[in-house]
Amino acid sequence: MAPVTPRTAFPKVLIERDSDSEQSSSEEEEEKLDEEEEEEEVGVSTANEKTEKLELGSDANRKGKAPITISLKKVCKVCKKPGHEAGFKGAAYIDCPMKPCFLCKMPGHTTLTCPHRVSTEHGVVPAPRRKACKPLEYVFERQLRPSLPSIKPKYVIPDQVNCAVIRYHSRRITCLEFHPTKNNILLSGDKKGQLGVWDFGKVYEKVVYGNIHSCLVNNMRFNPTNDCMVYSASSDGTISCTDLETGISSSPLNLNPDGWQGPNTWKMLNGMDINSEKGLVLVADSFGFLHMVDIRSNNRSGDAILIHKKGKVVGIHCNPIQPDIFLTCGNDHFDNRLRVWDSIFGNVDSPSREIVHSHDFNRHLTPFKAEWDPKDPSESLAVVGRYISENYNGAALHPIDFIDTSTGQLVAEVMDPNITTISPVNKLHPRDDILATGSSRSLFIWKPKEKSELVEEKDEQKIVVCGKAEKKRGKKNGNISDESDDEGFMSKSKKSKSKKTEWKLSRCTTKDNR
DNA sequence: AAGCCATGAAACC
DNA sequence: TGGTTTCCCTGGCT
Repeated sequence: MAPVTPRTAFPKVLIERDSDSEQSSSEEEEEKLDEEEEEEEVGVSTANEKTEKLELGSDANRKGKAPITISLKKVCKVCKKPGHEAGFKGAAYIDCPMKPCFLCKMPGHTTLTCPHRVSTEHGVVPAPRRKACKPLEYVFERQLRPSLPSIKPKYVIPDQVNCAVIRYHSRRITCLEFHPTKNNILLSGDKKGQLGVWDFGKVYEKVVYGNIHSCLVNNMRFNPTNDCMVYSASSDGTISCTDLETGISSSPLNLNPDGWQGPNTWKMLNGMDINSEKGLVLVADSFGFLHMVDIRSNNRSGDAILIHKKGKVVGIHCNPIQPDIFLTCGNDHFDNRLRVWDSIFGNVDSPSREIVHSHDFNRHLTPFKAEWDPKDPSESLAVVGRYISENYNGAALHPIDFIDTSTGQLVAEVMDPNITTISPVNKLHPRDDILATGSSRSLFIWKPKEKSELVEEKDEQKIVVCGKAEKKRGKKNGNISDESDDEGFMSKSKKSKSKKTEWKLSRCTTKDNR
């Protein structure tokens, strides 16, 4: 029981609360009084509201200070106003009506009634076409157009989780890449800079290389002439070239040779692709410069070229038919839109199609990556994770969307009751009807339902738990212990309202080849 | 079981 | 312009 100690200089304090809400204890009120920094809680009371006011610190009134009203009424956590509350009601999220729509950012409605939430077609802007007249367009018509198939293949959607490694990485997954020739090998990079190699055909065969990068692995590409070697671009400003059999890596490019000199000079690498004809790795940094690495010599090739005056380049993609033509993308700070630029015919200033889709950024999330289906040469099917959850049988799940970008239609949405986290990183297999998903620290392999059911009967242990990969920090010497998984393994059974998967126990190896 | 903290980038004022 | 705030997260901890 802390005694109330009224201060002579303190103004009169009024406490207001809902008349029907639970009474708070007197200690709570006293604690609030002791803290002078309760400005956030201060609200102005109006005469017709059902409030109860307590007068405290009455001698302060003589000083002529305005009374402070402390509101204990329930207020909206978003706008701090009473009368409504934003947040989850069961599995459905109720928006604050005072804010613009969370999805399309337009005022006048909330996410719940946003037209884009129901029909993704709504936001599609048709492509403006122009007559081909420039040399680049001439090249396109003559060399590329004949080899571009116009017929879309029939979409087969991998809609059932076939196998998974739970808590595989020690930090969230940031990028994925399938092996170019071995069908069952999936590479994954994480926020900590580690590189995972998983044989999802055997499920238990997996390894994590621990010292490839010092922070986020943003992109991976295989060496087109040697599929044991993989290039990775990282926010540590390096490209690493890693031998997957030995785990030994080299750094053909390091943009921060002098180490950390502050955020104004630290360069990060996001977009990366390979021009296989020229044997070049193309990568762009957070200041808008393009760098190249020669694959044969594994050395830097040429000088850096400024390609984005606005800075951070997020992606690079070489045209698969004519690799000398590549596209890049930067960050325009306009979220929740999927945009399609129609090769060189589109107006660079505006996308040819724009689809409103919920993939808001968040500090705990890997940025969402929309990916084309590599099996669709017409480049109309894209896969992208969804930020906003939906109520599926009482559970709030974040589905993974398949979108036909030529129409804007949602072709399919896949979800699993065991995946309760958002899935920002997704990759479709280059040959098979397989989807790989990176969600938080776990990896999932999706296959079409009919195929999965056949596999399921044969393969019982298809979900592997890699245990609690995060160990406590060393207390003796202050070292941060390596987050390998020698201890702390645990089996886990997740609650879910529908089908429950039985998690199996396994070990996960972390290799450190320092 | 509920709630706190860290994270760290963009929006807001 | 910079200092402050921040809506659908995540994981770990108390």
